[in-house]
Amino acid sequence: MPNEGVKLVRRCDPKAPVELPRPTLERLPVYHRVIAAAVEAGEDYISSAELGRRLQIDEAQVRRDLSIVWGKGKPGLGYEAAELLQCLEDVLGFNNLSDAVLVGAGRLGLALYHYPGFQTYGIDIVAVFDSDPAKIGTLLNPGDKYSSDHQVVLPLDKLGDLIRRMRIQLGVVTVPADQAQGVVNIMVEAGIKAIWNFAPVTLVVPAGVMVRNEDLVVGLATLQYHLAQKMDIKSRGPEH
Amino acid sequence: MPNEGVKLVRRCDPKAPVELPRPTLERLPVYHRVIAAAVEAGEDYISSAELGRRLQIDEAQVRRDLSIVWGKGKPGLGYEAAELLQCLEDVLGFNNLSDAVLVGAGRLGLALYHYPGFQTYGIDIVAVFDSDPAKIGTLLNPGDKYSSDHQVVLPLDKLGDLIRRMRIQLGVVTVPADQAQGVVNIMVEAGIKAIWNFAPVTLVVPAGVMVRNEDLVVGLATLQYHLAQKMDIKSRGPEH
DNA sequence: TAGATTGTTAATCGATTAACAATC
DNA sequence: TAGATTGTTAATCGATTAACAATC
Repeated sequence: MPNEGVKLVRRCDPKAPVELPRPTLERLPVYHRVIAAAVEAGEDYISSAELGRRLQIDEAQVRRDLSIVWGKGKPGLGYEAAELLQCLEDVLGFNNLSDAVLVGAGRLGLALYHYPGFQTYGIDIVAVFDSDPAKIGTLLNPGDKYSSDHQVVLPLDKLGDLIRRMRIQLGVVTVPADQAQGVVNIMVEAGIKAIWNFAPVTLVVPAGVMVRNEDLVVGLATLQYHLAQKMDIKSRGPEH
Repeated sequence: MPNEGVKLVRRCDPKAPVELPRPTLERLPVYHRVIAAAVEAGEDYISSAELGRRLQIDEAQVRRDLSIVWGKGKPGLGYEAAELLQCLEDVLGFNNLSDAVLVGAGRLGLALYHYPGFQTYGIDIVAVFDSDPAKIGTLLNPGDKYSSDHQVVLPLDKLGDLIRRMRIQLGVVTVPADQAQGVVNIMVEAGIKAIWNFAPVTLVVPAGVMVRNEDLVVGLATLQYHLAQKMDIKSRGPEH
């Protein structure tokens, strides 16, 4: 059986750079979104100028980004939309579904758990944990009578075992700030390789474990700052 | 009454730069968090080295950032923690509470609405809207029998009026992507000046209105990319 | 005073933008 | 072929880091 365990066939041929610049990486899912819409709408080709227009990104930037990951645009035509979409999905890992655990069954955690789109992006939250006895055992899909899915919130002390047993690589952290590092220690010890952190703390993890912080206060603060600036300017009168 | 409408007294004396570099602005709330904890813990002074250590930020970076907004650190001692905290709160606008509206009473919207900390950061969500008749009229604090607060989800067609009446400047958007631009149009038309957008779309707004996108897929995609990279390296064997 | 840590200048690094020859 | 749009090189811009004189 020489075909078992063979390398995944890639339906497109992305370049595999040692390291993608972070700003470029963060724009790729945005390109993906627009190109998916274009393919859906039956557009065959899309140009860097058009992508830039729809996303408010400089068109040279778009070309540079896409040439890093793909570089198969057709001069005079643009990018073949379906192929480019496929390529972005390969690069971003949307095509191989990876299991994830989520810890913290509060409102935000459950909102993420129920987010319908995540499967599209290659992640499947297979278990939800909490340390609160009042939450443990709670049904995750209560209203859904016809669902065959009777998942419940699991106790935190089962977290490590499950990660190990299922060889889970991705952990979502939606616990309060003071509990986050403890949860992350368990995750890391059990072999987690990437952490999506919604707790407002700087987590300490060993090299090789990646943390992505989604600190909502940062976004809020930038908006507040701009509002305050505007008020300031106003209150100083029009001569400024 | 010459003292009415007088300029807000600032208990610290932040510099007021024309424009703060964006990366610096985004680090300020993070400094704020750590310094708040330090003040809480009774620390009088904190150094750039200590801040950098706790936040995994280069200490020269910390000094540069703080010198842009404040620049009153004491050589040999560090920064007076309580004063610096006050300064950051002034700069970030945490001290003047501004009203906000939230549109989209789904799980994410309600999670944000209930987030306990937002008042600390100067924002108060005074109303929640939705276009779904099943949600309109729903109590926002159902479990809370003793609350004097009987707020309900309001119909979307009251949005513009309320913004105008209360002169609200900040709008939170947690509706599905295909409804976001419509909601934003109403907001902008009614005078909103800053939008905190959780819908995965590029919004079109006039100059002078600021949009902050919190596109969760971006974070997810960067994690997926790194996991995929690691797998790739592994599957290519140790000689790579 | 001696030791520590700041604010700032200069050097480095990396990302964005402009321009254009190559090419569909 | 003529027109359009790519990928890439060079120029610009801005942010990070290193180093150190000033100073608490």
